[in-house]
Amino acid sequence: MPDVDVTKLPALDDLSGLLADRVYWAVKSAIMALDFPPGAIIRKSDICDRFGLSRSPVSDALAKLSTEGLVDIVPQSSTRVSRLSMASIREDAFMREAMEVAAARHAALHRSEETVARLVRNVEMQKLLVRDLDKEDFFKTDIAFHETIFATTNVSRFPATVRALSPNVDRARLLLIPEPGRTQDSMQEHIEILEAIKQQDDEAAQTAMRRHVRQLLRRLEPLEAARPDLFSQ
Amino acid sequence: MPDVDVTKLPALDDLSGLLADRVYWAVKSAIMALDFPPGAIIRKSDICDRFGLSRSPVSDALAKLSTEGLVDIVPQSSTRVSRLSMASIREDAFMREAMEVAAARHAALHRSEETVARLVRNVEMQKLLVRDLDKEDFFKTDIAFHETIFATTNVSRFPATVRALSPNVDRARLLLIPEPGRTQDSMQEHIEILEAIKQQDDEAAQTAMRRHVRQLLRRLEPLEAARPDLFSQ
DNA sequence: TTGTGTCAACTAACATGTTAGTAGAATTAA
DNA sequence: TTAATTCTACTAACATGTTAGTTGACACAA
Repeated sequence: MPDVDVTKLPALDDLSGLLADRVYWAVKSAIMALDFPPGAIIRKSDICDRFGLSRSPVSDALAKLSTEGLVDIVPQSSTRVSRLSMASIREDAFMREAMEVAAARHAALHRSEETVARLVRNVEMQKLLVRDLDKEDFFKTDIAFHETIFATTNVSRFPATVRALSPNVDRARLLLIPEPGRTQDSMQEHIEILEAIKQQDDEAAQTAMRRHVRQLLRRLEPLEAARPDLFSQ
Repeated sequence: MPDVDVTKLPALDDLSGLLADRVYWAVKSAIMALDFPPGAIIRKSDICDRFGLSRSPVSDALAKLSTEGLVDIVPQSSTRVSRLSMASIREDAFMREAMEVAAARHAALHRSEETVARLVRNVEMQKLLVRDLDKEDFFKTDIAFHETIFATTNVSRFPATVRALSPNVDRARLLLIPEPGRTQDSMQEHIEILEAIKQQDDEAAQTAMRRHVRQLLRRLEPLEAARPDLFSQ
């Protein structure tokens, strides 16, 4: 397994904050974008050279990534980007489902008129983007839809927590081949969630959200066979 | 606000593993047990002296605790044990509820005979401990009951994740004054959860679990008024 | 050919020196 | 007395030197 290509690291252009935090974000971005492929070896010294830094902030950044499960550190030996595994993806997906369903239930029970209006506008936008086949902006609008539902919980760290719970799902997602009609279907699922929230039907909101998030896992399942190089064993 | 008392740190008696990890567990134990009270200042040099170590492993340990929200590091200035806040406790409780309810649902839908047998045995034990007023062992058995339900999900990091999501709930819990009859009530709630799982009634399992975990938040609510010194603002 | 033991090279962990930013005391001006 | 300012002491962040553990190649024996 080759080393990572440190030239793919984004620059540390924002001048504020701790060096360690900036290195953390740069490396995390590269891992999440699969520019650092699962299984590749990360050499601290290469990253130090790339940014012109000493080992301290780089070590701090990698230690943090290690606690999130994105890199595996073998003591006194080596550091590598963690491989994917269908087991870890299923685990991630289960926990993400738990959180998304709880948020949908809460939204249905405690929604404000403003939340409904925001979700309606979001879905209108989705219709336009599906019509124009703009997959990139649809993806962003999709995320905004879910975050609007998260916001009803008043748990400020909910979006960050959901993301932190399922890094393997987000990495694997990038490997998916666009499926004809998937955006259309996805939008339809969003509409069902929205209708349930509108009608304050918490059971229907949970069911619709559960069906929606399970679509992603369904599409991820065949991935292990297609890209065995990125999976462990 | 005074400094923490480093003599309350447990010893690093287990000889295996990295120094940084052992310091992490020692400091975390002290924080979770409230031996390091919320708001107290942690001096790195004191911890270094206590264990006879350099700053590296101690810094690593505190950095990890910082990402979990158990200590607040002010850059170039100071490190202190994070204060509690009712807002953070409510946030923790919401996410814990999401996970516990999802696990209860899964247990009801996918339970094995062995799981049921294990839960039945656990509740029998609870009856004995309630009869004998053994609160300490009841607490342990309570945790085992929940972890048996978690285990049905086959998500190996589920217990650790639930704990990591709600450190403030676990800290605040230690401040609760024992409530007469609470163990008895708690056992009754466990029985309702067990019955729903036995009958594979996922809706009932969710409802029973939700009611159960909300009892804790209900008891935590008055705490801010009782111990304002441990809360922020 | 295969299994075992040795060794060299490399890595992360840990120790320690240095820098820079913060907070609060002391000082001064109003 | 009080508000603003300077200064000092202290802290975490960062740099660098040192230690110790792991890996994998290679030699050698079965």
